[in-house]
Amino acid sequence: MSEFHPEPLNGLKRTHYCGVLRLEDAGKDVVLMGWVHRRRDLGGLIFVDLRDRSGMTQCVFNQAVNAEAFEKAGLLRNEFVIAIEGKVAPRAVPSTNETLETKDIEINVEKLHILNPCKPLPMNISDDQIPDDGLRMQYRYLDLRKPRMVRNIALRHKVAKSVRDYFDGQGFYEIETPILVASTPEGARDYLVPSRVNPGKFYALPQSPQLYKQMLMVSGLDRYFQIARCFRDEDLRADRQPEFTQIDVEMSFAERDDVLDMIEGLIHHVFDSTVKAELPEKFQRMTYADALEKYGSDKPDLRVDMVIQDITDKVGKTGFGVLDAAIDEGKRIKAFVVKGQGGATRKEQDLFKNFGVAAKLPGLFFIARTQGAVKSSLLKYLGEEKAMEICKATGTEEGDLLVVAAGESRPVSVALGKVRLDIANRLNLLNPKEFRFLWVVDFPMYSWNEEENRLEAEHHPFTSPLPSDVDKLESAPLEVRAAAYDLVLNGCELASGSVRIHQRNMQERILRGIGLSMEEAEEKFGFLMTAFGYGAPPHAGIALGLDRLTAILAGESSIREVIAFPKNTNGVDLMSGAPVVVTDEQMKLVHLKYDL
RNA sequence: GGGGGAGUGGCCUAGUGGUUUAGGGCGCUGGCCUGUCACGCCGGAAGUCGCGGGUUCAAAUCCCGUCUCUCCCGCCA
Repeated sequence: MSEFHPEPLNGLKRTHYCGVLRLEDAGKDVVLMGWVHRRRDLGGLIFVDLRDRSGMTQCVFNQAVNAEAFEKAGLLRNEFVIAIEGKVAPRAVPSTNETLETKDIEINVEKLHILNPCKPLPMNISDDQIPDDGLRMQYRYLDLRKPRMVRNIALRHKVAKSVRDYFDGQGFYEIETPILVASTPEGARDYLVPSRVNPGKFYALPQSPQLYKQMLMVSGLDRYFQIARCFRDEDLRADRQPEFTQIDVEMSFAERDDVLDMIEGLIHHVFDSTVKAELPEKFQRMTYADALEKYGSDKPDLRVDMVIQDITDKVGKTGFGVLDAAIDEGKRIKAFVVKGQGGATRKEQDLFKNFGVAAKLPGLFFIARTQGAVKSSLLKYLGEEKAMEICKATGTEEGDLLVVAAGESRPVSVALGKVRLDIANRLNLLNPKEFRFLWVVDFPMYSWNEEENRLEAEHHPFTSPLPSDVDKLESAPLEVRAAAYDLVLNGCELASGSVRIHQRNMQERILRGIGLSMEEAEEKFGFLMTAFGYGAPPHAGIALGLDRLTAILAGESSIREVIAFPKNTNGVDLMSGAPVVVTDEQMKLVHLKYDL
């Protein structure tokens, strides 16, 4: 590499990005700067695909036309950083690369500047190979050069920009909240930050700006949003990072539907400025209870129909032990229709059965409607007539397959919900280009925590119960519904929010409900309740996962593909090595000792 | 904390009925080539198969352990 004497820019100015030149630019003198994506050396003629974040342009070095530039071009290798001066020309020979946006032109290079050479790379940039994730993370700056990653990062920018534009237009203020906050007892594990000037005391990194944004409502700032980094010290997944980004929103003098309307507008705005998919004006709404009953999930994927139906009464007594037991013991028999699978082979049915086994169903049965006939292992118990009645009642038409299972009502729905998705996946029914939004509303207020033997807030303890259920808060807390709502997209939880509590006595009741003593409630959330005493407006809000939203828009299955510098499954940044051991001196400064 | 998958020159991989000079592509390198666009052609260097141990006449291949990456369950108000 020592034979190269990289040239300084020396006042040279770029005139265009590489991906923007078109036929109408022919004849222009241009200066392009970027990376050598590929070079094709034909002997007396060298082609270089010059790449920057915008795309690529073919640069031509012709020995007969410009010997000096040609000689220099012979030195070029992958990922050299160069600047070229030249003239845009229509392609002398039509490009065979139809996907290249600049395919109609090329640059006849008059002068080549080698700004920086490049050593042989630890991964290839210019092909479709996907290296091991560890290697991609270690050399993330190289990974990010790939057109796919540039696209994803640019898309993320567009989404964020469109979010800001939208909320600005709706009168929201973007307000930053602290990163160094107080640790809270509820929820995920906090990342802790020791304080040098407060020996023995710690900040926590926020799991969400929840309390601060509520305080902003008490302040009268009325409408707040923030693209906020949040931190949770929990185990990772493909769609979970220790730090992630939320679009955090709060509105004063607002009820549930005000928030839903506002977010529907946001989603339309974001989609219009990115993927241009057609979305319904209003998103479908479904109660939590319905979602679980009909889809076996609180985040149903509505890209496939296959609604779970209760057929207990239609089946009745059959003499078949498994099904009769369901009726005798007050359990339920449920089923859903798979269109066009009446002719599924035995092998295929066995595969579906395995989905049932994986979902821990004791048994999964099929009723298949073929031409004029009904086929089922249940036929000897049901009889053909009743089987046909069940088919008609469930909408199982000729050529369809009815999938049947029995058990406790909620668990059998949940299990069938899993089978439903497995079958849909197996049959390739989930179109990644289709966007099915759904609001799930009326979540339960509490759920029972077996380990700690107490109630815990299903959403969070600042969520308001539905006014109609308030009188059951103490007598039947598990029946109380909350004014909480989720936005679900294709079976993925995209946003979660609620109408908040804004009155001190209600906040006390809920905190007591989750097992906090008055002292603990006062210690942890006293400032909140104090604030509620000084004229807190009714308010409601929501938070959307920016990483997930962007990943879905980009068609990526992992949020790591839309985060510039993500961490691996152990929470390690393989590029910088974080987290790292610190010196004893640093430990002493923050008054800490190891106990490993 | 638990379960599954993977680890072969710098990169992507073939090869696990046990014995191969461990094969190919990209990249690197020497040479030829004036219209390529995943350019082509001829030649070359580079791997002992994540690491450690075991079984065997013989291990990339089988067994045990371990490390790393990854997916899932738990967990994620």
